[in-house]
Amino acid sequence: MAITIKDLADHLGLSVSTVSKALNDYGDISERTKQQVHAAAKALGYFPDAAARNLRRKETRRIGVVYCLSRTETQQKSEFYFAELRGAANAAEIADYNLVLYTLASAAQPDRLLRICQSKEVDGIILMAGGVDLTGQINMLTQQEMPFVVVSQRVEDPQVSFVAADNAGGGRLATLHLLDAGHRRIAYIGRVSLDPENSDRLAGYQQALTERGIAFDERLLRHTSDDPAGIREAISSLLAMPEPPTAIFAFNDNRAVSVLKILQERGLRVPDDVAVMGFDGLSFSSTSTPPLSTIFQPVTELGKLATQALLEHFSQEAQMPVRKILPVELIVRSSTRPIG
Amino acid sequence: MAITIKDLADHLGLSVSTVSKALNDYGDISERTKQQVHAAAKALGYFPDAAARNLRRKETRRIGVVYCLSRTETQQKSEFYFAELRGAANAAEIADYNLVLYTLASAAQPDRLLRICQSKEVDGIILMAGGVDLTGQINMLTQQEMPFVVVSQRVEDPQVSFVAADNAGGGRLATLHLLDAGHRRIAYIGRVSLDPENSDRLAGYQQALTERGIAFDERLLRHTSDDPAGIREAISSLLAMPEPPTAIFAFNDNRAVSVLKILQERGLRVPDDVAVMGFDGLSFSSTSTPPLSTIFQPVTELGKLATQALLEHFSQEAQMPVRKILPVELIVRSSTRPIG
DNA sequence: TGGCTTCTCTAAAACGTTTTAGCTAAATCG
DNA sequence: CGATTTAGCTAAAACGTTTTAGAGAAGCCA
Repeated sequence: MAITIKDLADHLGLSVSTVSKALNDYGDISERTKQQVHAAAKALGYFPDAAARNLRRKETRRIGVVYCLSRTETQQKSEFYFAELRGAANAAEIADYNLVLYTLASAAQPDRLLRICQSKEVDGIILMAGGVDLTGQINMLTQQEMPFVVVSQRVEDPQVSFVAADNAGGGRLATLHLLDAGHRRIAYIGRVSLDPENSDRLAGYQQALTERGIAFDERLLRHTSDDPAGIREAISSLLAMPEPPTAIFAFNDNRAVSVLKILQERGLRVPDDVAVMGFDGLSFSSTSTPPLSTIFQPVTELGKLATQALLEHFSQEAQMPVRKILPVELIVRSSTRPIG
Repeated sequence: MAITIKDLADHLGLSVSTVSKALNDYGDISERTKQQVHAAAKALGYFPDAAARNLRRKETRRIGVVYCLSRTETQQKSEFYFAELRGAANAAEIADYNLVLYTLASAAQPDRLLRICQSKEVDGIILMAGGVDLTGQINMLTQQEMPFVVVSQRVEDPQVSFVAADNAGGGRLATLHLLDAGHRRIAYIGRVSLDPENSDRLAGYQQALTERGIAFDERLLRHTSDDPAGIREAISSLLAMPEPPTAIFAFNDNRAVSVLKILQERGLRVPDDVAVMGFDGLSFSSTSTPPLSTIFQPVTELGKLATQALLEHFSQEAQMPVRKILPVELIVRSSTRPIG
């Protein structure tokens, strides 16, 4: 059995309250006593009971990480989510917080989130977004006055805190890279839904075209599902065009790798016949054939900043929402090359 | 502010204890009252305070997931760890438990684990192993009488519960596959440390040789660090042998992909000049060039079974340790092929 | 009718902390 | 020297549950 503060007090011949205050460094207690108490606590291996402290202090020092992922997303983007998680966990550990995991697989459990709030399981929540609509969750959390931060998805509502990568900037960077390599007909293979991630990357694509004075051609856009079949169809139709694209900008690295594979099946060489760009900068993008040019998102940093944003919410009373957009980086590898 | 059980009791004109018992379905309380209480609880959105319940019940319904990863491991095997985590999380959710994350980055914090035990932050612990010695942690947890399960590492001590993949079987399977393809000189590129994972895979390799009556040649073994430099050196020395190997069995997919890249740099074709096998079956093994033949580990299943093992520990009093070894699968892709 | 169950409820203790209010003795002040 | 502050401690309440012990009424048996 673990030792309690009462045992410690008895052992020292002091009252429980004195011991508690000594451990929590109140001005009330003499230095001599404090030292004795700390020494005894260390010697006897005393650690305060978490539940009792939580109850009395009305804080848990726990942060809930709620994963809201679409099924397909979960599979291949593990590296992405795990990196976010590590970033969040490290930042939390430094501040002496713990992370509690909640997987809201189906949005079918609306009261799951309600219970988390009402039963005070955590002090705040990080919403990990993955190609899924969060308005329901956001409304719930706002109404429950539970501090929260959305990570890796920009949120319109100016009251809501979020930390996301610069998807628009990334889309622009990728497209500029292809344009500057001499491409004029660049296809974009994006998601079906126009969620913030997808629409921002597309917006960046369009902006780059405008900057370079190239006309935007809607026929070069494809909105497909995540699976290889969807991608395959998109590529078929693109290559069947009278003037097929010379470059393909895929929504993310997963799609880009599928694109590589499908192009190879068709006997097309990358980057000679068609250039390919990805997005995310996950590690497998460097081991594909050819290695993928892509846009790197600072994923671990996203997690870290999300935690820090939440901690800010805890510390201050009347705080502004934290709305951060992190810069991304162009990584040039062998799937793109200046046109000869 | 969240509503308390006292508010609920007052609202119903009942005592606090009656309401509590009604909610927890005691035989003590009439059906009529139970129904009224449940209805009111639902209507008012009452959920019991987690900390108070934890304190009184002396259980947290939380499971700690302690990551013990070597630095290099963390990077590329995210998919692996995230899959384990998902498996564990799903199983936990079904049993109404939550997962708390602890990253024991450096083993330098011995009292971190002690605090987790003594302050009763969780009911039990899942030790996620990643190429790191766990004896310190295992001793601590045993001594503290904290229920725990080691996942993805076999443990010698027969008192300790673990769930791991059949590394020996996998090593055997991989080697048999290469032998049956006609290879006679098969190199093994393993870890420097002879941890259970590494030594089991190596043992399987040796067993396969014995089964097929091929002499074991120690000169074909390499024990290297995880980084490309280490792998590069191993390959150099292997290819410099008078009779170089015709196949390479790498400890895991990450190493195997490095091997592929290095062989290609040297102008060697895979599988024609040298065959390559990986281990793990992570998704990037299917997108490398050529796609990697490998041994698939049921990672999500590992996490799931670890949780279930822990739950068994909770429910039974005098329980046997759970010691499970899960079967693995040979996946044949293009990096291996029968010798013409 | 009187004692004994049985049924349904309640009062109060308990879980292990933190924190408020207050007490005692020494120190300070005019 | 008496009044007032101050330093250092303690008692007890509080946090929101669960659970033990028991109370009162109704039903049953002889």
